Amino acid sequence: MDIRSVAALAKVSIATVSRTINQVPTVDPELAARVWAAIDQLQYFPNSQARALVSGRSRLFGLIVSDITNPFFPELIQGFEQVAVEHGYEVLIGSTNYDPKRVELCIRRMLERKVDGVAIMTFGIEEPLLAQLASREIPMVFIDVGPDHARSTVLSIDYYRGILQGVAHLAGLGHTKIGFISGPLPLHSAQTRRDCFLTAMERVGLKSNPAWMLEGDHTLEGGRDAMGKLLKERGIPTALMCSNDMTAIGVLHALFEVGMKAPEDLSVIGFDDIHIAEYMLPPLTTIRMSRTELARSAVDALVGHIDPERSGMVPPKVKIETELVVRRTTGAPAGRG
Amino acid sequence: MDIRSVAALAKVSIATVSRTINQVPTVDPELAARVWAAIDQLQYFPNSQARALVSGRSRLFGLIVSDITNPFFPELIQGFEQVAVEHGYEVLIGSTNYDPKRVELCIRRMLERKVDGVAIMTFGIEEPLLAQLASREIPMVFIDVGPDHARSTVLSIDYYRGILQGVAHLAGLGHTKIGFISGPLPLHSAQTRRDCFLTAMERVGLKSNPAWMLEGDHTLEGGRDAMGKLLKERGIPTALMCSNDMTAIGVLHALFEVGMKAPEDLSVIGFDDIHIAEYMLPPLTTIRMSRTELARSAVDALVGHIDPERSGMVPPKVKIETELVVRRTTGAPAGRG
DNA sequence: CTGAAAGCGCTAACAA
DNA sequence: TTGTTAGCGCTTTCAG
Repeated sequence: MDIRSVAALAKVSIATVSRTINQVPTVDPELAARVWAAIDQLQYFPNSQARALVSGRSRLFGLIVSDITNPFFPELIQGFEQVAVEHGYEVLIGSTNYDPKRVELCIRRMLERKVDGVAIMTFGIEEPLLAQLASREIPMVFIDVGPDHARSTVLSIDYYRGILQGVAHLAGLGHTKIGFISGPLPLHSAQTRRDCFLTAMERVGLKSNPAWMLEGDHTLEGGRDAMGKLLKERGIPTALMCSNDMTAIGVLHALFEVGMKAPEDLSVIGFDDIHIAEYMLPPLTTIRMSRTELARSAVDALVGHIDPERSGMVPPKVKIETELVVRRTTGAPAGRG
Repeated sequence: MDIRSVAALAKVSIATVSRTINQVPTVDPELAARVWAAIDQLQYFPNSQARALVSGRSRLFGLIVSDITNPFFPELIQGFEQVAVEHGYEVLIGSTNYDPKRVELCIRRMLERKVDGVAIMTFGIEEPLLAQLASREIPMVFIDVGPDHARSTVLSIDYYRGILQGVAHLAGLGHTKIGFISGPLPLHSAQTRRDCFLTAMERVGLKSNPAWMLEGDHTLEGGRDAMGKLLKERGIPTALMCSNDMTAIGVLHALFEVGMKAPEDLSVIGFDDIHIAEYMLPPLTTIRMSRTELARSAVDALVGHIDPERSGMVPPKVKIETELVVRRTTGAPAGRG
């Protein structure tokens, strides 16, 4: 069941069928009607493999994320897919589990599938990989940092704004002892968030304490373990900012296990504002980064690179804002001096 | 850069290159070596579109889930993808948001992409859709219920076992007033879980109360709202089972908002055992359904249908167990009569 | 064991 | 405006 059957039934050439399907305006309405009727009758739909092969366009986007298991990403994926489908694209997803080798593998797989563009929405990518990518001609979108290359755009996130708001909020509450649990430090964006925190601390006139600067890994376990370390070895600050919400939830859990809780014993701020953050007990104060905005910008950038005229100019950089959302895990410090 | 360049460089025909790549055993090792060298030198990789077109196999699986935003599904997807990749398949994901129209759309998109098989891992699918699917020749896997058709298998989940354990656990603790929040009732599996609950109640000799049988929608909001309804209008039981963990977490949140908590004021049991359940405050008692097992069975069934000889027999039905995991949201009922 | 050649289903010149 | 035809990059007969 192929284009030929349709042509035969509609008594036209296969070219006419092709044109009809592809909305070429010069098709006689009469013939077009016959073609559509035949298509309906045969329940025909085009073979996208063949289409892709001859046209050189797969209408497929790759979307690479760090960890599909971290709720931030599914929320991002959902937005990405929706916008992509609006533009007539399908989405191929790859999850890397923060493993640079898997990033490479994913990209490779996507190249083989001849994706028309790939969004590398993993926070922080290692430098050598970037170099490899730089030589590719397919459109790409990155977060925070990417190769400087005509067909790629980097979406840059204004971490500082939200983090400063967070630190200021804590300082306003009377906290002076504030710790920070970062993501995996080899990742660029984990470092950026950490640096923003340090800068923000200075800005509000507070001293940061290296003993309270921990490295996590953006997972629940990482947050729990980092908090455990603080509890056991280092003594705890009165407030803690976390590089993402999963880490913060892990912290809350570690606190619970030793009979402490937020905000009475420790104020906690997360990052991302995943949907479930609001449902934590107590609801998590966090810094929101809009994944719908991120998703839309990413797809827009990609389609912009593919047909620049149809979509207007693509700005080379896009700024994504972050913003503090105060809920119930932050409060005045206890009188522990 | 195509197979011809490789052939030219290796001084063989394109057929030999093709054979080498596809591990056809009759290729002279000498020539094969030359081919591999050429491939390396050119950094060649085959065009999967062309491959798919000619071979009629895309090496693509479709995976349809209800709601990618519910952490159960990303965990499932992760497992599915991993096993699929082990078998040399790529995965195309579709999320339907419980909308039957979108299920149809997803299937359509996947058919167009000529997937070699599709896993419809959405809990509960409506009957008319099933009928449509029944006529398809591509291998399919379903959960709980599916068309009876040679190239499809249904993975059937033993909800009853876990739910009975849950109800018995509650009864053992001294609960007699137990409510249930279901998923969207048009969905087959939501009804099944509800029925299992009712049967289990009878089994342990408890009466269920229709006022405490609510319909949720498997989201956080659904759980919160159902609990709100109970609180405002219906009076509350001493224990509540939920059709999934998201619902249970919503319940916990609703409790928190009115100053109550589990297990003191209400025992709560979820379903799924998503990873974050363990991190709730307090950690959620729930019924585990193994998504890795589910994922593996699904992929195995699919590859089994594709080349039956290579993978051994495929059992027509596969049973997935469920099991109670007791954590901290269940306890003895308060002395409220 | 290897190569030549015929398509897979479709799009896009080019001709009519 | 429509039809004819040459491929897209690959696999797979079929001869050699």
